[in-house]
Amino acid sequence: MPELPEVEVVRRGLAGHILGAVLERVQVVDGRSVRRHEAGPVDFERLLTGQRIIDVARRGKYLWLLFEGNEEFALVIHLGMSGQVLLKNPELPAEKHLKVLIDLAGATDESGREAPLTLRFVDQRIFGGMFVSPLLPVHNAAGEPMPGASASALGLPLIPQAVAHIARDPLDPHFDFGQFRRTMLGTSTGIKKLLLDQSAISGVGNIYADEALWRARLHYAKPAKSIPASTARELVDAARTVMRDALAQGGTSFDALYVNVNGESGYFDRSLNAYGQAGQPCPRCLETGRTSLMVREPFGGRSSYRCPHCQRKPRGV
DNA sequence: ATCTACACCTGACCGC
DNA sequence: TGCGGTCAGGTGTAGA
Repeated sequence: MPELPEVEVVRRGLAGHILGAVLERVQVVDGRSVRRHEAGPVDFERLLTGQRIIDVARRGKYLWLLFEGNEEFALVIHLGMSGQVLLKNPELPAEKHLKVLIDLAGATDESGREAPLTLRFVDQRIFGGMFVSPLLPVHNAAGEPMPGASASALGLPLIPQAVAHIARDPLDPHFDFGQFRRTMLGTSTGIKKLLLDQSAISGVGNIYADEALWRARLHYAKPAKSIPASTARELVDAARTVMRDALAQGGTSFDALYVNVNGESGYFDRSLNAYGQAGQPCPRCLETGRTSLMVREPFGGRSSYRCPHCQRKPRGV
């Protein structure tokens, strides 16, 4: 479940069921899914067993669990390309790609009643993972505490070390457009690459980058510094809007790989205008009576989709 | 500092 | 049926 809307669907699903629950038993089924936990699977299990969940936080595509009375560390989760976090009855059989199994005490089921539940990290490709990361106070460039991160009991905002390099995402109330704009002006790179750079703006992946660029009528290779401020604003607004709309529809899923904590798919794929639409007419051009067919082009080892008419290639690239 | 290339994986699909 | 190639919502790191 890769990009921001899909990760936020998971975050909300977890927050609705596991706040106050205790990690009774933690079992690493496949050590490769905790490879970013350098002290190893046994240490991972030992640190987490007995912790009580008090919050489920997210920045960009990173999720983390915070624990009661614990300002030392958080459990960080990244879904990578194929990760799922499922909440299931303990009786149900193990999934084919089950990687980490956590028994929860005090979680609540669909009807809001307390029920035994397992939290299951399932990951086909193992690009995602779970790991414990130390919590650090958040500072801005001036060394002042930043608002908006998880507040500790001492009032200091804290963030997992592993997430500290990730920029705020466009759905974050503290997202700083001015900072992103300065990054745009300070680089010679193309705009799509910058959109995918999680340290510049987070949560945007290949789908929502293409959707935002389509909405802002920008070619992926347009140099970021050549984009006028008003268009930059439209682009960020487009990214925010498309991700908010996708979230409202449960995210984008083309197959059973991208599901919420109950294993259900979202249906924003029906609303995509650009991503995966090669050979389809551009919906915007169609409104003006023009038929321009969307194209797929190689981009950084993957694919980019655009309308050849309203997202023209800039001169000299 | 800033770029690409590659590594990390499984599975679906296509042409032969 | 099988084999090799291609492709897939991502990120961290090692080299140039």
